[in-house]
Amino acid sequence: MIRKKVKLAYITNGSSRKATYKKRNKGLMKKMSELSTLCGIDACVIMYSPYKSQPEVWPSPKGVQQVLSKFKMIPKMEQRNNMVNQESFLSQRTIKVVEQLKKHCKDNREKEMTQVMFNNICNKWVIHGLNFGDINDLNLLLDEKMSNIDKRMDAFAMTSLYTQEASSSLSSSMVALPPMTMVMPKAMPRTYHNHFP
Amino acid sequence: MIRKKVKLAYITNGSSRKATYKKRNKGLMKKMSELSTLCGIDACVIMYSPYKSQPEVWPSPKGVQQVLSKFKMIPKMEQRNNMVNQESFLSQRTIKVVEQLKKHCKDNREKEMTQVMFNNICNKWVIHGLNFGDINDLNLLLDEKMSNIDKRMDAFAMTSLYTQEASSSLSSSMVALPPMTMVMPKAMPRTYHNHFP
DNA sequence: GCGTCTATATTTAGTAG
DNA sequence: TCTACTAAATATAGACG
Repeated sequence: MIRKKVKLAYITNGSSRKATYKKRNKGLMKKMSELSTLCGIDACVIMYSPYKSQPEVWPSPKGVQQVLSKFKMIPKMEQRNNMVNQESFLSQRTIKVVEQLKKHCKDNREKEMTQVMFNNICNKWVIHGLNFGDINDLNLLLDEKMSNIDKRMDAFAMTSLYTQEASSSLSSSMVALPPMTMVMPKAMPRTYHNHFP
Repeated sequence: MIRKKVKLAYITNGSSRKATYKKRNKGLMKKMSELSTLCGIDACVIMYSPYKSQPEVWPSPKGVQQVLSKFKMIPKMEQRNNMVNQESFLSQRTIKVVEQLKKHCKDNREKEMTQVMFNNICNKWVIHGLNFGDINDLNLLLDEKMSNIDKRMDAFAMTSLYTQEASSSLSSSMVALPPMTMVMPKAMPRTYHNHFP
């Protein structure tokens, strides 16, 4: 009955993993409320486990929505910027690259927006009026595209931070890329900045 | 040097509150990563404190976005439904009321959507093309409206669950309400279900 | 205000019922 | 599986520099 020191790795045994999850999840939620009451802070947790169909949240679905609405208002750009700064990753060399990246990212976003505008969802809006399902569809579509771009940006940022080759090829402002998976409307010119290796 | 047992209440002394916050925040984040690695759980935390301008997040801004994109896909209705069921709040009497509430909520949402469609934002989209700022504006507007509705629904749900009066007046399907704060387009008929006392 | 220390409070792994 | 238990491990309040 001598208790081992926890080995910090995935617990392969299913039942003890579940037991651990339940205990620690409970402990975590408790700590969360303690911190919240002791220091009066505004926070939320969302946890997906295979043991429940719905995510487990703290403090409540409504509370999560409130914190989330605050969080969503911060543009992604600022988040990225802040994250990068905080971790002190930017050398003098890479600052320029990141600036370019931002500019191209912004341009790409605007172009994406315009494209989405010309997709049939938009036509539906105009002709039949905006409904709930369509808003949802658009949201999902945008999220997907954004996350694609983010993935590509991150992949690129990693490369450019650690290899000379990528940085120098970026400075020529255009890098060959596999085509984006987006459906292109026929009428729209395609002038994305492709700078992800 | 005898350590007191923690009194679970807001710490009024500013500096010790900050100290506690820092310690406990650190502990929480640690517990979070432990749980995540031990049980392979997909989760995120967002914490707003007065000590940092940006929220402190776990596991990372990107990780949070990923969890959030999963979370957003669950319609609010389902969240509410699930929450209510889980907490076993529904008596036989209130089930009908909640069903009505859902239906009216759905109707109201559709009407809101249609209204937004007729606001000048929409005209701008059609005439000038969709841009980033407009998407943002629309998002914020929708969020605000949604959260208004949610607040009202919660206020109502509380009342109907605990007072007979509210339940019985709801069963007549219409309750007098202060007017909603939404700007109404002149051309749109206004037929919201107003059932929040 | 911040980092370090240490005695105590709290959490939890493993076990037993 | 779940609950209860308990000793080991961990977190942290308060003190100090």
